[in-house]
Amino acid sequence: MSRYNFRETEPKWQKRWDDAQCFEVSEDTDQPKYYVLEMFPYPSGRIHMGHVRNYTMGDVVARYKMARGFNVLHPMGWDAFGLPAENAAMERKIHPAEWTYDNIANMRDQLRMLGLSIDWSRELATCHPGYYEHQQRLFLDLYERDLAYRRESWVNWDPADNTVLANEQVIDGKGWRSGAPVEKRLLSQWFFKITEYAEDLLQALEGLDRWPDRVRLMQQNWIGRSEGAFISFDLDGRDDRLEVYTTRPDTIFGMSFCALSPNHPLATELAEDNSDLAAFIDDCNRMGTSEEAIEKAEKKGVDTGIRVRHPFEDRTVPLYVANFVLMEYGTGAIFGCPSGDQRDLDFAHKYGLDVITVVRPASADDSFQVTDECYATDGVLMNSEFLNGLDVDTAKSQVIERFEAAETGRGTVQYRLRDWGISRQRYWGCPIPVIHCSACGVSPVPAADLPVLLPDDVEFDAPGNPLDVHPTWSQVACPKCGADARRDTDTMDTFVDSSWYFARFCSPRSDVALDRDAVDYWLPVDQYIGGIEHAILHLLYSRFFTRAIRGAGHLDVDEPFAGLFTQGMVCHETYKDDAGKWLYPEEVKADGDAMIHVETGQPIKVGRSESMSKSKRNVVDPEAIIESYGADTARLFMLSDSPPERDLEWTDSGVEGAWRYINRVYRMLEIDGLTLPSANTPAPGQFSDSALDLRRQVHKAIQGVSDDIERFRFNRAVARVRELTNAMAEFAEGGDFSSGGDWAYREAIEAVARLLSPMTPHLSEELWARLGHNMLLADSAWPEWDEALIVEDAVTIAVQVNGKLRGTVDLARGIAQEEAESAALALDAVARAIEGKDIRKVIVVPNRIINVVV
RNA sequence: GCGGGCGUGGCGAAAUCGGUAUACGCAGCGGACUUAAAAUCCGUUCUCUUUGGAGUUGGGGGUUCGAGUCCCCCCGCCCGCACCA
Repeated sequence: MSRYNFRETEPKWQKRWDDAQCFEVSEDTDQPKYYVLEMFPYPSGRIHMGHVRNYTMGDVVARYKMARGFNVLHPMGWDAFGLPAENAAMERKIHPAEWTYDNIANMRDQLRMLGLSIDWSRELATCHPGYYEHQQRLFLDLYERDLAYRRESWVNWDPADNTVLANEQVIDGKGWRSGAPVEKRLLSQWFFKITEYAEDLLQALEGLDRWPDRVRLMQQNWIGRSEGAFISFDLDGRDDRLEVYTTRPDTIFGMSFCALSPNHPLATELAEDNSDLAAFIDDCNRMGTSEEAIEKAEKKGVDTGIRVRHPFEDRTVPLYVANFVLMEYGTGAIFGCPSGDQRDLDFAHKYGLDVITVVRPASADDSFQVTDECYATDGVLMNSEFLNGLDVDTAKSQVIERFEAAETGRGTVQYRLRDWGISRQRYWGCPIPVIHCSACGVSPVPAADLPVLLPDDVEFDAPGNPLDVHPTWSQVACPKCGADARRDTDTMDTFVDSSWYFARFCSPRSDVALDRDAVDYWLPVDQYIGGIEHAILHLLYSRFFTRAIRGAGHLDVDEPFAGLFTQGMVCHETYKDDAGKWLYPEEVKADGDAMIHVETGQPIKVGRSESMSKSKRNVVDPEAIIESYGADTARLFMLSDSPPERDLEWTDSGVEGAWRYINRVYRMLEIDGLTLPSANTPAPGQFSDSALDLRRQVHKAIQGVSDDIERFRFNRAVARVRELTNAMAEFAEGGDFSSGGDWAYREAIEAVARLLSPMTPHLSEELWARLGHNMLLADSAWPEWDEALIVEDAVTIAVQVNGKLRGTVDLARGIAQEEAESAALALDAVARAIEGKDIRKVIVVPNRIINVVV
């Protein structure tokens, strides 16, 4: 019995595809285009199972679309800038560039082993000057159009390492590396004006109908549009005014206090000669920013002693500094209406403030009173003078009119979305191409002087940004006055790199950032595939960046990604020994029902299946799997066990099942004493019943698998092919290869090879060749199905009595209702069930079901 | 707290429009081949049962001739966001 030799077969076909340049494409207006893209990887050094799943799915779509006659662009590149390279430089004394390019070479080899249909001639790495040069030009385009600007902004500063930390690098208020307490520092930083597009980014979500609803909703919440009003209040005994933001200006008559954020400038000012207040503000700032701390924090405040004038009534309310008011949202100050907001109500109860009910449910009358629970929904205004009797929406617009007339407030739309800070005080990123001159201020680096290259000779042992401490790199003449000036030593956030790579793939070697003919042909990406973890930032930034560079004429699409699919994670059981130490899967083995340690024999605790991660050691190395089972097995398993959007549980037995199946398919060619008709033999005129039956299953499978792949139901597609091969095995068992049987069997094997080709391309190509084809399967068209063959003459119809199944009848398709009815009533089981009862009605759904109602 | 999703055999999962629930696989059990094992192949597996059937898609109710699928209530799990005024 022969065994499929993947070690020989897989590299053989990979080389053939390469030699024939099967996957290299160019713009061809005679063919419909299709752009498939998977989120490009960070070159960590080794691929993981998540990559295998991601790229396998993309490959299925790419190979399928190619076979359906599309000109398919399917590129690959490297998200190659970022912090890990600098950490490696510090820890292992290896230059970030060397580390990165070594990792890329390694991962490219691993990806190639998977047999992906990638146009490698378009490969790019964001750390390559040929890429980041253009990014610098795009930055300057944004700068010219006021979409890039500089302002001061707070950062997490690690005083030991002299470096800025990202939020996730701050652990319990301390730097993740140094352990030093993190300080807040005000630094001048570059921002992209994403807020300029807030409304457009929100509105356009509606048109992204091939995106998951979940992702659209997450982006919608992130943008966080709210309609409200700015209101400014007089302060007793002070000349300045207090400006607040509210979404409920209609509840102004329920106001019983105002509150400032602890970081509000007025709070800071007042704290100078109020030690209680200063202590409270310190307290608030010291309170952890962890979710838990915030959630558990009680609503607290300190009365400033200042009184705020009500705009319409002759009364004043106290002004507090309160821990639940955020400086970053609105104006950093609020007015409190305890009856309309639960936080305000809790606060009022704590400090004995009035609770004036100003909105009642439409069904209640004016005796309605808020006590322990606020009333924040729609209703009718009360206790509110000129607003009494109005509904909430009308009251809002009328009160805003009053404020606007009095010039004490105005209606406004606010967004939670904030501008995108892109400055990073690091070495391994795209240098920001501007020059600072003490006389002339900020100037862009002149186009002729681009790119601003990263220096190679950098020190990683000294604290701080290597570009900043480099002895000469930042020294440059001011392009305006020629005096000694200084380069910006910040580099860009790596999210900038990934905000346009999909467009660069259209013309990766062009000497302009984007070749208009190429991007006009290929964009948008028809199918983008990646993890849900990028649902907000990467996807939103890319949508913004597309709009921003469209304004500069670099491309002309509204949205970068027409279709988006978010795949589930790859999970594995977790193992711990008695000491609580995590163990790798290869360190444990089954012993009866229990698990034990391979070496020590100690019992092992099996934990729940979780997303594969190095820290929990529940990882399986793709390369090891490919070495022992081949790429096709890994690919097939990835696709067959779970729906692609759901998490996949990696199991050894599942992989072995996939491996068994691949061998089974491979052996289907070998039937004792049978020589199949040669390739392209015309169909015989007559088929036996069993041969016709097999052909029907073949064509049903072609139809079903095509539909499944279009709809991302890869697991169902695999199941369908397995059903077909089961039918073939049964047919071969019967041995009826006469009367067209041999031809039908050959047709079936060809169908299996072609239907599996997007999933197991090497196996399919091998079968295809062994079937006597000279043309590569990778260059061949997808099979057509014959509707006429699929329709069965006879159908099995279920017969129910009062909705309960009593039997089935085999009838001719499209038989008259009366005939179907009498056939159903003739069944013994039906007769028994209706014995002694009256038939009230018989429902006949043609070709499907008959229900007798008694 | 708000928003979203999910719940089907021992396990991963199918079930297109409301029309034969459990396809396909994993694991198990029995068998064939073998000196033996591996590999492979065949059979079998929702539960109860008086062998007539009866029950079963987290639980309860409803709509319908008919509900895994639609509606209401409840339970459980997962994900996202969050003092957003």
